[in-house]
Amino acid sequence: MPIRNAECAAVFAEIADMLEIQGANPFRVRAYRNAARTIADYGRDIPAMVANGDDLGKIPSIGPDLASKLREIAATGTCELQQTLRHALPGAIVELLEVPGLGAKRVKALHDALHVDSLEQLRTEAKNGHVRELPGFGARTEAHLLDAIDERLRDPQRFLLPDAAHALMPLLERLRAVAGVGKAVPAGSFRRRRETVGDLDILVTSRDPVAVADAFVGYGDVARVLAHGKTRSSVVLVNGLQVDLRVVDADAFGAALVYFTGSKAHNITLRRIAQAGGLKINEYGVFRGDERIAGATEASVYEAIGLHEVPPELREDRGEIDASRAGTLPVLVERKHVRGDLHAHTDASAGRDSLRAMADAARARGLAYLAITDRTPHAGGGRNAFEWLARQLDEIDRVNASFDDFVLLKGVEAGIREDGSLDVPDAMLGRLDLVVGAVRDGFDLSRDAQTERMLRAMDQPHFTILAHPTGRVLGERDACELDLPRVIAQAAARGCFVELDAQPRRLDLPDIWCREAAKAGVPVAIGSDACSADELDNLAYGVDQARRGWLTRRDVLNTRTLAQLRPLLARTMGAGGASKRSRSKGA
DNA sequence: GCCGTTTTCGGCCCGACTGTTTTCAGTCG
Repeated sequence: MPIRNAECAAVFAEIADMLEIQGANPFRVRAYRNAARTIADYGRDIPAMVANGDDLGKIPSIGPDLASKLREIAATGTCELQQTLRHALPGAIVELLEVPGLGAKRVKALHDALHVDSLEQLRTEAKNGHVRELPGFGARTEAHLLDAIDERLRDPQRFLLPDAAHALMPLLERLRAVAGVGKAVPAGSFRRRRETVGDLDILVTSRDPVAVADAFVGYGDVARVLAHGKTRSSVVLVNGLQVDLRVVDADAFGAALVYFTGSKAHNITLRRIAQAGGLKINEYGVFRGDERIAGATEASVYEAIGLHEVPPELREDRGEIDASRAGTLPVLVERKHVRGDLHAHTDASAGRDSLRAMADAARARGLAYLAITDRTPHAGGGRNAFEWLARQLDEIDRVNASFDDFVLLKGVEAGIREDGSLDVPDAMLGRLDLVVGAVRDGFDLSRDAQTERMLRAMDQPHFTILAHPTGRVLGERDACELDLPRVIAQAAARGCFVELDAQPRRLDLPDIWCREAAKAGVPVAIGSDACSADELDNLAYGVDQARRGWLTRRDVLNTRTLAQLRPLLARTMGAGGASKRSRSKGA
């Protein structure tokens, strides 16, 4: 399989782990970690840049040495350093670092003294009581490690946002009920609205921190207490979700919220800026010497170091700090800007509710339009295969006649065949307002074949929106191999759109590609992909992801009024797509 | 190993909690 950014990043991450275990210079280790993260998030294909002879040194955190290693990895899939380190540290030793409580020093100690180089070996040695005899270890540490290994082997899972929220809300309520508590708010990746969270972070202000911590570790759903201090505690809930609590004074709330929201990389950059200006940032405030100059609000913290407040969704150290300093942060799209929904199902296909019920629910949510995009059946064909769709179009006319402030748009979710053709006849497509094209099988095609398939589909005269472009289902199916920059370029040339499917288990387009679409001038269509009236609320998750992708109101297609939207849809539905394609080929 | 309106060399974020220590190393967020 050809090497991609993710594989390059994985090589650097493994090198960082192995160097750390060997006791290498910690700053050298950090350099590999930073590079791995940058590459994994990078919006351009690095192997392609290598092939082009582009200057990799322009990529942040990549210097001459790592640039040369990237060229080596792009060509061979590995590099000499990785092979040397693997030879020195055999087995699955790096997986030991993922056990909570085990860092590089202890892994090295286990390896040197007991020749442990896998989770299984560690479990055996711990069960036999050998671990507790090592210097720096003890009986308690050994017991914790056994617990942690079992937990890790059982389910090393991440949680979808709605599942995390389901666990979070009752816990927040309990904490808010504790005497002396002011605010109790979620922070961490949940607040940044990452598509999945590995743990939950809660920040509380209180004049009685001990009472808060006691209520926290005594919560009924707590399975295990990892730490129980005055200002910080950690637990694992019965569903396996780790929750970290931090309690501070009200006047430190802003600084603590910045600190606890992260990301870690964002915070490190903030602190470096503070340091360069003779200041210090910690979770209690911004300090000049002993004098505290900010900290009650997040805005005050940013302002103290010459920055504008950065929306939580952007705090990933992906350029937001430079933008903040320059005053060029995007004004992000909000849920209230979204005027309609461009992807929904009824009981005619995958949905559970009727056309009428979906219309009423959309209208009740303040939407001005809803596209009905039922799914074509996989099998079948024949002369009357699309009779249901014809009937639905008539029904849409009847329902629309009953509204004067709301419109159902006529659409379909057409399957994209492996040859790039759509599984709905042109004559039928021509009667619609929009056509949402979706890959629903053949996710394992080669990168070239998958990309060609989508480009050909987008070239169809009636094609409007490419649904859930990568096909990922979080925790179940990886994104398919796809040259997204080419797909986005094609959408720009063709005047069609890419979707951000707002189902919390999809959130597809991923954030970094939302941003690339916006850079290319391709509006992103946020679609709830609702299979019931309730699921129209998915739009909020889509907006969260859009914000993480730096999208403004203008970058999102369905912030348009219906009057603004219609001509954009009509342009994709008209004839002439093929000639536009031939124009784009020369570009 | 990267990086630079203090630097091309000498820096590299900061504090809490645990367990094993007897003043602190290791880990974590």
